[in-house]
Amino acid sequence: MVRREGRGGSCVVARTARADVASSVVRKEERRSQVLGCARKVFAEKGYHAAGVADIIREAGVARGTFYLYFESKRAIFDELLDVLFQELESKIRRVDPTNGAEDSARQMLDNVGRVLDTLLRNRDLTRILLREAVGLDAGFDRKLDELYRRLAGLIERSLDSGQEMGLVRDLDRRVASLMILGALKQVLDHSLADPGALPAAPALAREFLGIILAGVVRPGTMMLPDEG
Amino acid sequence: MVRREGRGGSCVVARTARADVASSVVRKEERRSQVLGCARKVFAEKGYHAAGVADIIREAGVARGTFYLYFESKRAIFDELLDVLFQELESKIRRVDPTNGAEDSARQMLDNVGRVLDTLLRNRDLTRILLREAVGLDAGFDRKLDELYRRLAGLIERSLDSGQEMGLVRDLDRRVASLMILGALKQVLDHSLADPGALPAAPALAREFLGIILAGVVRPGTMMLPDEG
Amino acid sequence: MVRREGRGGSCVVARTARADVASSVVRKEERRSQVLGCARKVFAEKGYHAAGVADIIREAGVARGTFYLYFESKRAIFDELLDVLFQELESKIRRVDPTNGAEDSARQMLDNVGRVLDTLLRNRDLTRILLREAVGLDAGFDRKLDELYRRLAGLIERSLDSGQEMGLVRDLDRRVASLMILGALKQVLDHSLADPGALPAAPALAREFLGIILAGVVRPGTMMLPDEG
Amino acid sequence: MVRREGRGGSCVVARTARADVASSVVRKEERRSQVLGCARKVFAEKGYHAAGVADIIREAGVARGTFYLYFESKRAIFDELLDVLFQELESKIRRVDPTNGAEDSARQMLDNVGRVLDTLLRNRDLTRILLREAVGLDAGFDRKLDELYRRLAGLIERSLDSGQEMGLVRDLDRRVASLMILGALKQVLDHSLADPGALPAAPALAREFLGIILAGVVRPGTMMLPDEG
DNA sequence: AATGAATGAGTCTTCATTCAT
DNA sequence: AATGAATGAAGACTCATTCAT
Repeated sequence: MVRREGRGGSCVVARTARADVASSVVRKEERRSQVLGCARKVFAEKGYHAAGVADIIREAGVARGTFYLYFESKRAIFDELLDVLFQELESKIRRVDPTNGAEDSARQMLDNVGRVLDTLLRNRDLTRILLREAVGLDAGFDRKLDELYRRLAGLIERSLDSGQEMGLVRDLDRRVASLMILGALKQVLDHSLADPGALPAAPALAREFLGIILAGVVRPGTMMLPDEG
Repeated sequence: MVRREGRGGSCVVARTARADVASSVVRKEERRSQVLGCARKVFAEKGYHAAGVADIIREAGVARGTFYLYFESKRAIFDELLDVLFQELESKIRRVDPTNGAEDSARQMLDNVGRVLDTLLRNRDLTRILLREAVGLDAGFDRKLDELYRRLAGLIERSLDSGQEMGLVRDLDRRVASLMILGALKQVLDHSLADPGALPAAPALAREFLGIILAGVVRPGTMMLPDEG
Repeated sequence: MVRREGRGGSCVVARTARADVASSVVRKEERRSQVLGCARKVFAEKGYHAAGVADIIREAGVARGTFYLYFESKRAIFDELLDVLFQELESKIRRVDPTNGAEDSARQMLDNVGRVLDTLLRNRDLTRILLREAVGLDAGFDRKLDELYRRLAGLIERSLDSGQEMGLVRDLDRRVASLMILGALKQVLDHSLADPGALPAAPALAREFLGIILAGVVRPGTMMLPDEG
Repeated sequence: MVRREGRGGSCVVARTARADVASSVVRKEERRSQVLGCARKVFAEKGYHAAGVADIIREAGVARGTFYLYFESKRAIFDELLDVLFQELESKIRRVDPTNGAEDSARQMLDNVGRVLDTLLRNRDLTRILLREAVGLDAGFDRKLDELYRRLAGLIERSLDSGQEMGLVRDLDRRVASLMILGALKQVLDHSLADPGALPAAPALAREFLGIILAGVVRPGTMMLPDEG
């Protein structure tokens, strides 16, 4: 068998010749995550449906059978990939602790938003898969993605809750507000996928974003909603 | 000819007996839009990939050949469907005219948001296709959807521009703000797909939404972003 | 109904408004042969399989149903077309009457060959259908075509027979010779399809052709076949 | 895996049990040519259009996917098949070297004609595909076939050229003559497809054929073409 | 642990033919 | 006589998955 080097080197791992048992366990995990990494790249590039198992194994430089040695199915590897990406994303978020006052809270939020934006803007694969390729695949994946967004919105909502308790947050529907914040973030990121460079870089963008979330778009005192009815 | 009644009656049209030539033209258009309507339902239910031409024709109660009499391909009918949905959506939006003062502008915006929310909350097929099933299909569809969102964000951005000229809108990055508003709206709608009833009904939701967009989430004067670092 | 003028005018007949019964018979035949003529053109251009009934009716400017009013099927119209072409071809051939001596026989043959070449070189549709498009379609058509060539070869063979009786023709296998003559003719014609202008015009070509048939290619007395082994 | 024995045993290859890597390469080539061989048989029997991929894989006893593992499409396998057949045919032909005199040239020609006739009369699949099934399929295949016949006629023409230089061949249009010889050969072969046994066996047929080519059909001195006019 | 040839269910698309008007 | 919308059988091709080696 001739080893065809995958063109996209980043996913191909060197083949060592050692065969001792201890390392074989390690190697197994390595191989797994290598293939997973290749799948990530491939899914980001072509989308779930357009990407074939053939693409993944070509990228990884392994045989078809090997793929199924590590993953049950194409669906399973994508599922697992989502888990990894979810974790990668959620690891960037800290609960906001409002007990140290408004200024500190603002700083924490800015850090959060900045970190998330930075991560996602740097890592287009992750962003693309979360925002595009994993959307609308089927009921199962949809539920999973819904779950993620529910968790994220929940985090935001709880921050709003504490903020309200501290007297920082206005009286509003925190559920709606948290969804709006989440959606605003997603759209900003999504836009940068289609048109990279159209928006400011992460830190400035985070400030801008947070400023609008906190204070809205109108000059204070200039505009009010008409009375209900 | 035996007419096999499609089980999903909503898409099946009655056969009239008129034979004048003029009506044949009408009939052709009717049949076209009937099939298009069935496709809309099917795509919303199963998504682009999972939906087969077989599903559409079963739903419509027509033969395979009939489908291809009216549409070039599965892709083509989906493409056309998107056009229809885009129009349906954009027809609900009016440019905000700020020349009649702040209160009137707020009213116009509220109407816009209310109308859009109402339309989309009532019409789950439309919403689901736009927000889920048309996402991440391939480069062509992605571009098309991007285009839609670009137009919508553009509308919002221009409203912000005029608002700023009138002194109503703060000094902020209108591009970012418009994307955020669009994204906030999408997320609110998307949430209602997964969990209908979780959010207030259209009018109340529109007020809440717009209130947050306009004034942000914090109590005025309580919180400021830290100085840039 | 709007009459879409077929682009290729040659096949479209004018629509008169008279409706008297007597002429309707005439018109029916006219319509028939018009459609047949269009089919001839279409089959020559695209071949039997690539040509669709759609092509023929477009060319003829009639509706689908009308086609089936005059012809049982696509196969049937092609079948009938072959009959017409066979007749067209065979009408150009006269039995050679050898009783008036060698010179007259040669003249008759030259006339025959010249007439056939002239007809076929002028009428590329006919040639193309006979030599290419009708070949290898299925057992039925094959048999029909075989039959034609058998008849043509038979004509030649009988001419050789009489020629031999008159002492003009050498002692040879007339069956083989007649096939060879037929095949030689076909190939010359076929070549002119792919590369028109490559060969001399009909009269000169006929002389050349017949010269080679009659006298072979070698200078008399220079070459003999080795004894049988 | 259950091996469904194809009914037409001639195309089905045995499964060996060897597992060394080298043999896998061999096996792949074997399988390829096995399928190609079955396709040859099937195309000869049913013709290009009537033959389905289903027929080929049934004959070969492989699954649909296997077919597409080795060949891009039905068209592609036929195309490749033509290449093989062309080679098979052309390999039987040697340039005639006229430098050793008339007798030797005649012997060479006789050998050529004999070999070609023998090959093609023995191998009805080859003959049928070349003369019937590959004819008039579409522009691409037509060009390919034209190319073959152009090459063959070219070979004959060059032989006539040398023959003429040696003073053996009469003054005639060698282009026309070469086409005639080629066509004569094709017709003789084609006739044997429809009516096997109607003609003498290869060696005798070759003598007869060549005799007529060389010396024509009339007794020397008995018949002349009339003067031009 | 790895390989890659083989599988076959599934899907789109075409087009000759029919028949209600 | 004419129309053309509707039909549906037929056929090419894909690709996730399996399993013998």
